Amino acid sequence: MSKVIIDDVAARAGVSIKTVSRVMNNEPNVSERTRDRVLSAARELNYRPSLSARGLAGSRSYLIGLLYDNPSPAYLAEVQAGLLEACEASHYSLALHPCHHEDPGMPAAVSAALAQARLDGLIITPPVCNVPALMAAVEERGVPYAVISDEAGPSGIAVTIDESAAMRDLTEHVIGLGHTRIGFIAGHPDHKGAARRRDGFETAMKAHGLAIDPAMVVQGYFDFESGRHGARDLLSRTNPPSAIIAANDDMAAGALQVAHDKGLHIPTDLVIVGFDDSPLSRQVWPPLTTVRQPVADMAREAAARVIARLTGAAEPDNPANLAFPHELRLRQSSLGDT
Amino acid sequence: MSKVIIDDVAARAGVSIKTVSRVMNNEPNVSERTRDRVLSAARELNYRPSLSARGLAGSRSYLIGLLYDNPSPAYLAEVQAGLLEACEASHYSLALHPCHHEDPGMPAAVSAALAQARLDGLIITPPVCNVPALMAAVEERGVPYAVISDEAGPSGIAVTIDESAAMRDLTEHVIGLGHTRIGFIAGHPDHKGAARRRDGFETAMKAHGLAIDPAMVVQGYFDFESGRHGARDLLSRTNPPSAIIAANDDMAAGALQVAHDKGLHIPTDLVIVGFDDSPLSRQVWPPLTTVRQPVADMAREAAARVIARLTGAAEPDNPANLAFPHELRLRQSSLGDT
DNA sequence: GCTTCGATTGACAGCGCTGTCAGAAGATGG
DNA sequence: CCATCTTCTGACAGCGCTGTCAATCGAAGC
Repeated sequence: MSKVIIDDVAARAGVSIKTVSRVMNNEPNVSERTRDRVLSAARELNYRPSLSARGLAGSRSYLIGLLYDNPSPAYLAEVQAGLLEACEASHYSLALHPCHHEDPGMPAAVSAALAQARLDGLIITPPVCNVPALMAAVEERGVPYAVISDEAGPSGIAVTIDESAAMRDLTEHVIGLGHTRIGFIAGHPDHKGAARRRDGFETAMKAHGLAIDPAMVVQGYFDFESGRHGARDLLSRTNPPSAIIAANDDMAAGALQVAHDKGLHIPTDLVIVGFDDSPLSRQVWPPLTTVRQPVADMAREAAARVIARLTGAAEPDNPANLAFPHELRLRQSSLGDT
Repeated sequence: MSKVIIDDVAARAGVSIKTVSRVMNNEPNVSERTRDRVLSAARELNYRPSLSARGLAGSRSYLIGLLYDNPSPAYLAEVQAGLLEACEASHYSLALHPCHHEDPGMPAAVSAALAQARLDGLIITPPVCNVPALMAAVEERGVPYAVISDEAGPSGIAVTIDESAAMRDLTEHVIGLGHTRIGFIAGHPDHKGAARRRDGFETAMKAHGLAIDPAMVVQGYFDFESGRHGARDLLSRTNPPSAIIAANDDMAAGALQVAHDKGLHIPTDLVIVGFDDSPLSRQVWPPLTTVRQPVADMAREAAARVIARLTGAAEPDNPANLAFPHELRLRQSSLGDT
């Protein structure tokens, strides 16, 4: 039981190893009876094909790479969970490739790693997928890939939510509460999603006839600390906002902390809302109104699509760009106790 | 540049492929001159040995597996970061293996996966490393492994902090603040660490002549929601505590939320402290006093030790069980504004 | 009944690398 | 200078699997 190889299965099923191989790879032209015999032999022996041998002999490595640059742990965990689900379903494995998106040598390094590990596919999260040089390198290598973003290269798959629309909805919720002076803490300038969210905010403001005061928009970097800075800036203005929209939950939590320090009561003195529906948004006090994006689902779908492309499965009708629904999560940071 | 194999390097360096192999594996008995020639040839060609071929030909797969059961995202991310550092330094890769520690079939499944992927080593986090059947299976397979816990099997490596001492320190800090009626929200009963922390709490209480009122100790499960439940229970007692110690930060954050809902001011009405120094502990309000354990360092060391064992490097003198230092992080949830 | 063709199966040659072992090249000593 | 080690290097045989291609089988067609 410790080291079952294909020959054992072949012997037990009374067929050649090639036939076992066919069955294990779901190849056509195997009679139903043979297939069953092989499958039960494999099951009884608890046989699992060796990934190394498969990788070496075939062209495939059965490895999907995840390219990321220290996003928030919660986001990373959710992405991984989604990817792993899809991978396990198809007997693929996931290889982690953290990297630094600002490092100019990164695309080359990734390219080399791709060659070494013979990764079959790649999943790329923001902000890495917003680095043109990297995307060019990936395209050039011809590896099937998906980005968790709204724009892939010509051969890529993109899964995303409509971040602009989501932020528009969120902003309209705040506007609907009666606020007119609304502060905005923008996301990391290297993330395309951050720009989309900002667009959504501005669109909603304009649609409701509200001017966008430049003093009410501050630069953030998607991390907690930048949320604190942003909120301190906004609240120290001569005419501070009555509501703050942060481009993600971490920054909103930072804003919340600053507000508490200043003795402001949320949401009566100040409304604060975030974006992402991260665990943090539920764990701070008061819980943050935010927008949920189904990250795990998106990741699962991204991996599934890439794997489908790999296995030559028929491409679904849907376009390569597919959008997932977002959902407003109204909580006490905008609504008060209920 | 896309597919450099060992023969190319051998040709360029004017040696046999075996010699290239020796150099790539840092084997002894290669002259300095030859080694240099091979190394520069490899560098110029941007050669990376194929993992599949290495895995197939040699006994090694250059893969370290991480066995975990949905711990908090922050913990997972930190562990992964530490492991990846060690792996990259030695050209190993990390394979993720989430599992369910209560699933009776899990040990067998892991054993099978071990055989399939030919994992060279294993890193196991709590609570998976507290499942005897699993640990028995791992021991039986003879794979070098490390647990991030204080107790490994005969052949394993254990890296940990002294959780009991850490909780003792934390408890003494709270006692030192003048509290005598202290509530405790215990951790998940399947985690050995949870028991250690509880021991530490009780030891400190006894050492200071404080009785442990059973009504002041509630069961938690290390998650936010159980922290809420626990705190609600504790605070609804006829004689509620003036301080709550949670066995981790997530639960402390839950307790904090309940306290806020009840209108209690932290820390004047109630002191709340956590454990782990997770990002969350800094992001709630007020920030939580907690205990830092250097998870990333521990993980890195765990992986480094396992890899050292794999490469036959001399075992360091230190025992297989090695303890890292912990550190009290005093913040406003116990100290108030300063 | 015998040919024909598609469906099914197997023999065989690697994939790129490492382990083994024998051979070549230096180093050492008398 | 030659014998004796030691150090270094290379030839060769797989590792477990898949791709190719040829062989076999069975059913349909004449």
